[in-house]
Amino acid sequence: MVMPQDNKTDSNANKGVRDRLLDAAEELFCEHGFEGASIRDIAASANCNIASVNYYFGGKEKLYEEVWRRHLIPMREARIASIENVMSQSEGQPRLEELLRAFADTFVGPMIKKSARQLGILMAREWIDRRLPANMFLDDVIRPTMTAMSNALVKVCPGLDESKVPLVVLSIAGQLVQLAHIKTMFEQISDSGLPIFNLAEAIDHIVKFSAAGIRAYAEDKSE
Amino acid sequence: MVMPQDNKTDSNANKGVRDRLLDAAEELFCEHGFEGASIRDIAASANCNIASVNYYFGGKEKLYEEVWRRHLIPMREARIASIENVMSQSEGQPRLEELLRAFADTFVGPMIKKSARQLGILMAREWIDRRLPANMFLDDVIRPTMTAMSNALVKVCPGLDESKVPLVVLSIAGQLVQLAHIKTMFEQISDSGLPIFNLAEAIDHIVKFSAAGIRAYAEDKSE
DNA sequence: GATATATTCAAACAGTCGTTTTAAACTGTC
DNA sequence: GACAGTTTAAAACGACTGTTTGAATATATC
Repeated sequence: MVMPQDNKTDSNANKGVRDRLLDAAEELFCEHGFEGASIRDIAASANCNIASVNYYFGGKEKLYEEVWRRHLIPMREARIASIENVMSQSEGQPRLEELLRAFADTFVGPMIKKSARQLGILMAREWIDRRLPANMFLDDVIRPTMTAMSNALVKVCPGLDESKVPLVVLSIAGQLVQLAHIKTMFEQISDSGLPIFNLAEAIDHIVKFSAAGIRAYAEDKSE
Repeated sequence: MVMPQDNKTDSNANKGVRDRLLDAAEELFCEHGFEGASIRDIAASANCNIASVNYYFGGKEKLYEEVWRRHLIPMREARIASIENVMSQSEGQPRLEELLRAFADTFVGPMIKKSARQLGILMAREWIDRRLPANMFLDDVIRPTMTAMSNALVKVCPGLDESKVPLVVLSIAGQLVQLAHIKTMFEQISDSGLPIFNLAEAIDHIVKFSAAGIRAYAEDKSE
């Protein structure tokens, strides 16, 4: 007769094996990659048997997919909600900078915030080493975010050609991803000799830089 | 009595085992990552014995480092030369757009040109999964390129605060890296449903976008 | 308490991994 | 041809991989 361990207060121990496995897998997949993280390490980190991975998920690959499924929809919802939130302020006509900052915050948040940074690195890995169904990312996150951002941008920035939006989003996202990479790099190398790196300042820069870049297109229209 | 196989015309076969190993390793490390590419596959692809890797390089890790050593210095030289080349034109006062385009071309070249694209993907992998000595990249490529670009930028764009240059370079490099990623993604997924992607147009965009972003700082100075 | 289901466990499976070993073959020199 | 040094070859090493097995244990239902 054993309690289903719901009387402990430890945040990990009172979860079921399935959830502990997902948490451990996320951490280790993030740190060492899909091939670098072994089932034995994951099971050990989750305090359960090796066979549990196959029992609950049916294999390492399925486990990896489940790790992602937990995050994809919340990710999309957070981004879209953040965009819609800004658009509902300032009587539906917020400044371009406000929209950009909102996008930057939700985009770079999961990449930098200690709690969710794993997800960002995991994303960078998946970006290079595609192991998910090819269009899971595209369908569940990228495309919906893109259209929401597209609508918002043309509304906030009249004169901006809608066909230019994908390139603009590429520019913004590229800067933010690079920012996350650089930040983790600076944390690994302490004495880089490069100027010290301030996150808030960097985001301020990206917002300002991008706003100017976008307005370069909007002004084109008038000529 | 065997000829040292210098009478063949095949570009691979007339190289020595060491060079064939480096070529094969570069291709497979790029495609499957450091852990994903096995010594057996590399040796098979180079048409030589497994033990040759240890004989010539002393281990898999050393082989990986040698793959990089072939490229780091040429990479740096190409970037710096490209910058200096632009700066020597137009009587030492080229337009900002010219400088940006030159930087974009040499930066994105190794990421997209069929012949050298491997290097770009390999770079993205190394960026996430650091296996090289921590500051090899920083010392041999990033820092020298950064200072060259910094000098060029302040010369071409008077009024630009030198302290802002690292952030500006982050913005440009971020856009270019993202461009390379997106491009490889579009090649993997044929029917993405997203607008079709034109490389030249994308680079034009990045140059224009970034020029506007930079000028936003230069104009700040006057207020 | 007996039964059926759900979960855990240690052990073993068949592969692959990077590396080492040992012998063979080649190369150039005398 | 005999010798040295260099390079290749096949086989084996131990360690690790993801997965499967079958028995043991826990949980729930009657």
